[in-house]
Amino acid sequence: MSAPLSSRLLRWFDRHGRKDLPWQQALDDGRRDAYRVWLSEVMLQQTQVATVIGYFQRFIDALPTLRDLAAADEDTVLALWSGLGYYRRARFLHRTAQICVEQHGGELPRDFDALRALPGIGRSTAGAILAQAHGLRFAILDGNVKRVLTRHHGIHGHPGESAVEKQLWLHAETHTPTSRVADYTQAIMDLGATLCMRARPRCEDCPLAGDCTAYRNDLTALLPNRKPGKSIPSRTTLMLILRDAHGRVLLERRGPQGVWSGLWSLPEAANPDIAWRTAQQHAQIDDAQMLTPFTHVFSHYRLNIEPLLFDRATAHRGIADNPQLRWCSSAELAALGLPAPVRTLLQTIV
DNA sequence: CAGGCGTGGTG
DNA sequence: TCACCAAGCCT
Repeated sequence: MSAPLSSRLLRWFDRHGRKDLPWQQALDDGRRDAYRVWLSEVMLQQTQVATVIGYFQRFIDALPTLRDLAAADEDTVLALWSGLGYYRRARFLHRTAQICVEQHGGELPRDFDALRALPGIGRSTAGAILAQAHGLRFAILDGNVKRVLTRHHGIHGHPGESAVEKQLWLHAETHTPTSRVADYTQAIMDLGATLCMRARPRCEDCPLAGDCTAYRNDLTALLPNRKPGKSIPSRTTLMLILRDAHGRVLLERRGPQGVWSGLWSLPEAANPDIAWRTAQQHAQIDDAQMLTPFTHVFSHYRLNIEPLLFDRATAHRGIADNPQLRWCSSAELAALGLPAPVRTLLQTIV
């Protein structure tokens, strides 16, 4: 009979785990700043470590405490998030910080249910915060853990299925030890990220290979089962670049629903007629130039973007009255949250 | 509960 | 080039 999974994992973690990630920095009492843990956990939702590190550093430099975040304006928060994607995370983060200031004395609650009730904090993120920051025994179940446990226990059916997920949570709870919970939580994620990867897992180096169902039955390539693929639709939009004589560009803030919610983007139109009409509402224009179209892919559809440049536009008076519209110099763009392809597009036309 | 919600890397 | 993937949560 081999040692418990958690013991083997922790022994492996002591030698090979990642202990110098920017959000792992310990406080004087050996624990971690819950604000940093929370921020990192939210950034890491559906996002890999390598992508997050730079964003995390910049965010912490700009807003070092939860109270700083709560007091910041939304543009600042979205600018710091710009390029990370899933922007609802940033808006929830901001709102949660404000709730913590108003209702929890400026700190994240240490109670699981209270934590979970906050916007953007689900079961796994709540568990991660309590385990990592306070050493409390709560399980997590992110993509890494799902992959490790699916293989270890030989669980078929894709992990999105509720029955499978239920089973995985049960295993996750069972394996979570009563001591060194923070390290264990980090260890199982590290194992998933560095050894038990989706493609070509390094089973020969894995401390859990001895009783891994997938390894023993040569099923690592099949587990976890893939989601049945679905083809995604295509959409097309015209993006209007109105540029004045000073090189400033007209931006429009997107609404609270849908993709890129709350971000500053370009005015859009479904066809050239509407594009012209829209452009004329905002400025006096003479000609339009079609720029090279390109495609931006989301998780659920692909967007064909056809940029239309209205150069030497002259803004109508009164535009400044609309808070959802603004003419921006290229320098000002840095302080705003822009969708990644829009930022790229605007940089290419300088 | 299925689908909305980003982006960059990879084979 | 393109389909798939990577530390989920909300409605």
